[in-house]
Amino acid sequence: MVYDYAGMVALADPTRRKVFELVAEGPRSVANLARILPVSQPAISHHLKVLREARLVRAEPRGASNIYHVDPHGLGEMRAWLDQMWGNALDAFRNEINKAKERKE
Amino acid sequence: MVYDYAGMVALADPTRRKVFELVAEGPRSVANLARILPVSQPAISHHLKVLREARLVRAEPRGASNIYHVDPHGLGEMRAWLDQMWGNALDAFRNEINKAKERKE
DNA sequence: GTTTATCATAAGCCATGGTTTATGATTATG
DNA sequence: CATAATCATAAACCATGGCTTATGATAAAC
Repeated sequence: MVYDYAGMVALADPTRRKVFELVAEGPRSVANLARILPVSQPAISHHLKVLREARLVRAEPRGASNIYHVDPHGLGEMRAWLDQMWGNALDAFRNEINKAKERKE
Repeated sequence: MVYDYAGMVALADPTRRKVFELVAEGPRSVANLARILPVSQPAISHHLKVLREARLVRAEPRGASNIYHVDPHGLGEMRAWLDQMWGNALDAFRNEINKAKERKE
């Protein structure tokens, strides 16, 4: 699996996570996000850039505005990694149980 | 949903993520992790503390050693959040498509 | 054409946090 | 009992990165 963890890094910051969650609810412009959140417009733009590079959102120019949408790609990659970890965790449990059994036998 | 995002913050750091991935493969002691990874033992201990507080791992004392195991709890919380975001993303797409249709009608 | 709105980038500031060294506590070993 | 091994915590250092202000570029509005 090729996962560069960009999604995790992107979503670790509270403000950036909030930006993402808002965009995930529905398409929003930069100005709209800047009005809602208690940070400057450049801060929003920077966060969106990080989210864009992590393929968590994508931009769609509309006149002078830039409308941001969710990009399923980034979420999908994260989910794949998470599922693999989940599988490993279950395997680890199985091994522990087996070892415990062997010790008893 | 009550999710404090501790898991995301914990897994955003590369070394800490590596620690977690190693523990996810199977139980390991602090000393063992310190031997494998290119950081000091206190660094490992600190990372494990963060992972512990995020309920991603749990410790089990065994003599002078401390064996760390995966804790499914943290991964489960992350997955729940991820699934909700995934749902929102799909809903957003549906809404966009519907709006596009309405504009055409 | 002038003004207003939207947005991205750059520069600089500063807090957060990841790291190391130092240390003490606990447990195994001899 | 003495030594060695394992681990957690504290203090201090410093790079990373999130934020603001400043600025320019593009597009809408008047």
